[in-house]
Amino acid sequence: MSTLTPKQQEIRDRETRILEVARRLLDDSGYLGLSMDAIAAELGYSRGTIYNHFSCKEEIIIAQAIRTMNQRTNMFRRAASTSGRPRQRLSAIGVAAELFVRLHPDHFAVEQLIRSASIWDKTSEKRRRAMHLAESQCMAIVAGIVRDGIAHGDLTLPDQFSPEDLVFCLWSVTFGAYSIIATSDGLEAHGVLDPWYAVRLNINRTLDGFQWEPLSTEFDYLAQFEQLIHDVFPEEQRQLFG
Amino acid sequence: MSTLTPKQQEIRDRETRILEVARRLLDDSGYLGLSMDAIAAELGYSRGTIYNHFSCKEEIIIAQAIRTMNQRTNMFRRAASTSGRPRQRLSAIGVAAELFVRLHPDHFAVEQLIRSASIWDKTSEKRRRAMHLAESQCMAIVAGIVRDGIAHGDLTLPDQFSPEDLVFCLWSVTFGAYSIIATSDGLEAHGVLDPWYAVRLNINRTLDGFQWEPLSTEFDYLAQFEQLIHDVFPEEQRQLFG
Amino acid sequence: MSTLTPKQQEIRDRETRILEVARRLLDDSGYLGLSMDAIAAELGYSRGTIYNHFSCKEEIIIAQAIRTMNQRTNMFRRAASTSGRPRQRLSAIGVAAELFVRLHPDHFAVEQLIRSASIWDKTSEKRRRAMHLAESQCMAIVAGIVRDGIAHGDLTLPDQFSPEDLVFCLWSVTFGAYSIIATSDGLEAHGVLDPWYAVRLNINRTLDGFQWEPLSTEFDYLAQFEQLIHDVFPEEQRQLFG
Amino acid sequence: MSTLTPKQQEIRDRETRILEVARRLLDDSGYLGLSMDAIAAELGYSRGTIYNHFSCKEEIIIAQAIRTMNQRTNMFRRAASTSGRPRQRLSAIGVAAELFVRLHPDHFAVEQLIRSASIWDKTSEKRRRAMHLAESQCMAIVAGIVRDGIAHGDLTLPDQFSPEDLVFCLWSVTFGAYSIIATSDGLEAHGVLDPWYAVRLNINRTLDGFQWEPLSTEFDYLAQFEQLIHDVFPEEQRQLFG
DNA sequence: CATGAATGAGCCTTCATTCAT
DNA sequence: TATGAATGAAGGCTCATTCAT
Repeated sequence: MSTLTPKQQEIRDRETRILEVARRLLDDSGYLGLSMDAIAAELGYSRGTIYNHFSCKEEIIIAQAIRTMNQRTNMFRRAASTSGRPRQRLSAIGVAAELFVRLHPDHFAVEQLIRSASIWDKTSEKRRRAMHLAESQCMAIVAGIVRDGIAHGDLTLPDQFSPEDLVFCLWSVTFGAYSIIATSDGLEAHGVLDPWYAVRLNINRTLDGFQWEPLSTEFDYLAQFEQLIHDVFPEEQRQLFG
Repeated sequence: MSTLTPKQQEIRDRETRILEVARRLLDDSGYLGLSMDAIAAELGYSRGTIYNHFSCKEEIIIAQAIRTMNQRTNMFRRAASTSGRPRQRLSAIGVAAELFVRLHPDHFAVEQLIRSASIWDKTSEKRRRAMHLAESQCMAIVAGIVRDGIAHGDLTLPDQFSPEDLVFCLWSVTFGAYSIIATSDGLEAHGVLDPWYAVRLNINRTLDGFQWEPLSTEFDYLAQFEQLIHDVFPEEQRQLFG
Repeated sequence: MSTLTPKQQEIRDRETRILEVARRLLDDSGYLGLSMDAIAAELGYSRGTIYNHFSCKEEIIIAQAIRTMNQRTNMFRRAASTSGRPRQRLSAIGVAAELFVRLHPDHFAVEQLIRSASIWDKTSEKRRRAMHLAESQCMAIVAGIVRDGIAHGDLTLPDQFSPEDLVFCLWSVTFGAYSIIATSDGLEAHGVLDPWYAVRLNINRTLDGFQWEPLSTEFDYLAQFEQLIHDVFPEEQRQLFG
Repeated sequence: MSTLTPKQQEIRDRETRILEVARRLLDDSGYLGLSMDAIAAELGYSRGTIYNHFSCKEEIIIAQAIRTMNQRTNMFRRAASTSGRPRQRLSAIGVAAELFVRLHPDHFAVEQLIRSASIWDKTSEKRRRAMHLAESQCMAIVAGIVRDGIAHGDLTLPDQFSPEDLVFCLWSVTFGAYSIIATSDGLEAHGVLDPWYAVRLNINRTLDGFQWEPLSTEFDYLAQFEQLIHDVFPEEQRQLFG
């Protein structure tokens, strides 16, 4: 049932290629560097052909964002399926999150852009739902691990504080850190030694603050961090660090 | 001596008004909604008049960002000058940070924008220095409180972790949280109960994780939070919550 | 093999039409009267269409100048291929030169314009080479005739004076005369009877001064002049004198 | 009667200064570099003040052109008042002409510009007459020398060829040569050895062609040329050759 | 379907000129 | 008279989108 005619396959392939080029252009030269012309030229297609796949520029941008979000979900899924106690698996998610923001520096700038009325309004309802779904899946994975931690008796959350609240906070610090790194040239000049290391350490102390066991005094999460990059995300590591 | 002629005063006033309008346009419709035409029309002035104040569009954007950053610094300064033990004063900074990001939802989108080469390059060196300074001042205030905590014996930082590293992490979570809130409509639908509350609680647990005394089990920072909004930032509270 | 599709032909045609309109606008109202808007409006095309042919205003101006220079070269070539002794063929070139400057009154104003840095710098290297080539070809034709004269024993040049030096002088007087005619309305009021006739006579006396045989006392170059206009440049004559 | 109040003197001085600045701007950066703003800034006056002297930009340009033309007339007058036989005095005029075009490379580009409808039409009748007069005076001086030559029996002009016709031709070659030099970078590349020398030699041969005595075989005009630069136009020589 | 020429709204910027102070 | 802020027409150019071939 899911077999595609060669023609349909070709169309789907091209769509993928369009989104990949769109992402590269966004990463390289920001939103202003993304033009239909540039996409078409890069792919060797004509402007009109692009419009046969996407009805307007905004649709491309959003489809690309969704694609990127799904990649993030995949990374999170891989991290979640590692073995170990829940907090150790959460740490693996931290690895995934860090790698993701480093691989897609402008992803959130694009997400912010998308929400601005002028773009969001041009989008189809279908696309908007797809985006919401992509977000949910990702959060559900992490929240599942938090719930595992509670179920194992490793963690007790405060009142008025859901597993999703914790996920949100962890995600916030990771994303926020990257955004600041991306926008403030010369964090070192401000006295920050190694922002990436700082965030990792900070997250561990946070989880310690929540009394999630094993505490960082009992298990060396930072050492595990390096190991996971290597073991679970070899491809991403290669892309980032050569 | 520093008295201005009425004319000069009017000019200075207009400069402020231009930046305010620029901010509103940026907030409303993003970078693409900010055009010299729109600013002029909004203010009832002609295009040329705007150019008598700012030599190009980019200068306006950056001047506006600096203005906003200085407002942040002022809020931080007010927070830092409250009484209490260092961690309590840091908590006041947290109040300032939260209020700031809520008051200026698009500020960081603008900051990200500014760093893109195409804009940054059109700016005068003077403006660039002003921006760097604005950032430094803000961070210095917070780092000062961290150092106070260390000096009081309330806090000991891990090796390889500077006061600025801590400031950076706290700032990351605050900024990141807001960015996510701004881009994900319907966090509640994802299961996040109250993101703002979650961040506050999260920060407290983080500082507990660093063993910064008094711990949140010894002092009710969340109650203090509400109090500070009311006492130190009445004006901002009014703007935000009516 | 070199056949063009109708579409391509149309495009090429339009390119020609753009340059023609550009020339008319330059003639009518000078450089300041030449605007992309005006060209588009005149042709009934949109701004964007013009930019599909020429990447900027300057390219149009230069392309137009090259086109005109090539017309000059063609006229010179036709003149050079007349029969007769070298000085008689040079006289034919004089005819061509006079007709050319009368047909293209503002050509040199445009050339002067082009050299001003602000325009020259925006041009592609390719275009610049094309222009240099167009100049060279023209001068080479005339210098060839001078060399023929020397080879025939009709002419001996002074020391330190190349065939090109002579070409340069002849060209100077022709071009200079036209420029003055164009800028001084009412030369007659100053006592100049017929500037065109004066230049022709002057050139003949100059060549007499160089002892280029047959001298103007031996051959009636001025009578030949009228004849050549009629015989070699009937089309140009029609354009100029109806 | 011609005494001016100090106030009037000041006004006249300023007008002169405005025209001088206008000329420098024209020479330096062409017509497009001449803006009311630039003039005002250069002089330290305000825009409005400039308008108290000249009703529009075009009036400045034309007034400047007239001023330059009068300088030419002065140079010609000095040349004409040297001693010697008429052709020798004409040679002195040639010196003046060459020095003038070298001192004011863009003068004729400006003159051509002025004639274009868009500028000429904005000019007062008075100004137009002043311009015509300036031209006449200059030509009259040279024509006077030609008439002297005829009166001395040194020269006989052909039929249908007035003294003014000769003046016109001589002026044409001088001006034309300079224009070409100014517009064709790399005349040497085209094979022209020394355009200035070529023109001088060319003019002598032309006058020989007219049998104006003493012929260049009888008197070394080129040697006299160098002498005259030094003796009659020391100031101009200094400006040009340092 | 693919193409790419054509469109035209819209942007940033310049600058001659005016006029209130 | 001098000033210089304000004006607004005009220009060059970009780019998403359409549509005839």
